[in-house]
Amino acid sequence: MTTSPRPAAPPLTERQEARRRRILHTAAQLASRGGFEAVQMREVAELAGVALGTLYRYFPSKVHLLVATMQDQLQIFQEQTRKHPVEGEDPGARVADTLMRTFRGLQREPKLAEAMVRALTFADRSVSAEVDQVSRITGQLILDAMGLTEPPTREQLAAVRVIEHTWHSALVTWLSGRASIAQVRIDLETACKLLTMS
Amino acid sequence: MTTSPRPAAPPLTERQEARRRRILHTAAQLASRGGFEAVQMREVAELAGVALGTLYRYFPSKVHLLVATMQDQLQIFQEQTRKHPVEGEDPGARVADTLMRTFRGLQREPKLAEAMVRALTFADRSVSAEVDQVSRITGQLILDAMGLTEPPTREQLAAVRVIEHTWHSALVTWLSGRASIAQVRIDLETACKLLTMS
DNA sequence: GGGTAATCTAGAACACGTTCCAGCGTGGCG
DNA sequence: CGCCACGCTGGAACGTGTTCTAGATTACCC
Repeated sequence: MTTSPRPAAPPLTERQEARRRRILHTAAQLASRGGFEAVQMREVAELAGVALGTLYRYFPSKVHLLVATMQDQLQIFQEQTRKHPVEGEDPGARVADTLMRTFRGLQREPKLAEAMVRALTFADRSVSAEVDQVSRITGQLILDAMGLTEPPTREQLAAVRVIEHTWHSALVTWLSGRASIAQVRIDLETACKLLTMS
Repeated sequence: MTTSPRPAAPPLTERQEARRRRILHTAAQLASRGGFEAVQMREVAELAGVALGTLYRYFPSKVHLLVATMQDQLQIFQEQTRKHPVEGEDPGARVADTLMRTFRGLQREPKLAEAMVRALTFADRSVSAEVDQVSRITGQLILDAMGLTEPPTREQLAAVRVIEHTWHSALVTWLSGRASIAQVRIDLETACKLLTMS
């Protein structure tokens, strides 16, 4: 385990960091315009000004690239939410509101959201570490919104998991046009009831 | 709306019905052996004894094909469950047990499950009708397990939705190796608490 | 049974994700 | 300064999902 498949990210030079950002930015831009299928590896490479091989050195697949994009976006949401937490008495309501706010953030760029979420759910085991990272950020977002003063109980953690499942699946359902935003809100609120009951 | 994109399925001849079954059977067989990526359209066509163009006439994409396979499998589970419903007093526990039984059914062919679920979550809007059908069967499975004597209340329906989200997302999480079966059970049981609380 | 429209077949062709390779540039070390 | 290791480049090449076409077969109606 000391030599894991992800060998503790050798530190990137400045130029490399810049390349990585350029690639991520390009991917997000293409995704915003045309969704998952519009993110074409050749085009990402060209617009980001790197060779195709280099793109694949940084992100070993299209799915890796888009999951990394999701990480990026989620982290931005998380920072914003930490700066401006939602108000309210009830923890369940705060969680639901926080997730709905994030949801509306994704809604602003629906094609981008589609691309990222498709990648996330299509990811196979080779991407599980990155997907897990996304899951961890989401869970933290929820825990932050709960505003706990002491470590969460076992029941609370269980509820958080179900809320996360609901969030994720509701997102997919909305993106495929099978549920309205109102319905997503209801689903999230329903799941959040688990918090006030445990 | 009278001439919808799916024009009320023109009745298939016997030969056509047989072809369809051969295709579905072949797809399931290949998926069982090697999962999503092992279901290759050329190979499905060849093994099922139809031309590639014909395969695409029956199922307009690989995702359509695998979602149809999922419909097939789910219906089989549903019939089995109706013949042998789970025992128990508590509706929530019955639902959780029923879903876990279905889960174990999928576990018996993990590669097949992977293929079907990947297709399901990767599906875009062009497959939403078929995905919706899968969702309807799953919801019915849950409602059956609840063993209602009168129509479900609004709260119960909301709970069913969250349970369905949880089921679906937990399945994805398990398939990508990020959650154990025990964890899936806990998540389902947590979600099912919503039933006994509404 | 004949005619016709729909369906099926074989196979080429195309698109895009992914892999691979040969050569160039660059940064660090003797 | 020369050299080496490594990353980057441009581009070819491959695999698989998907589309298309020309001709054979089938189903159905008179």
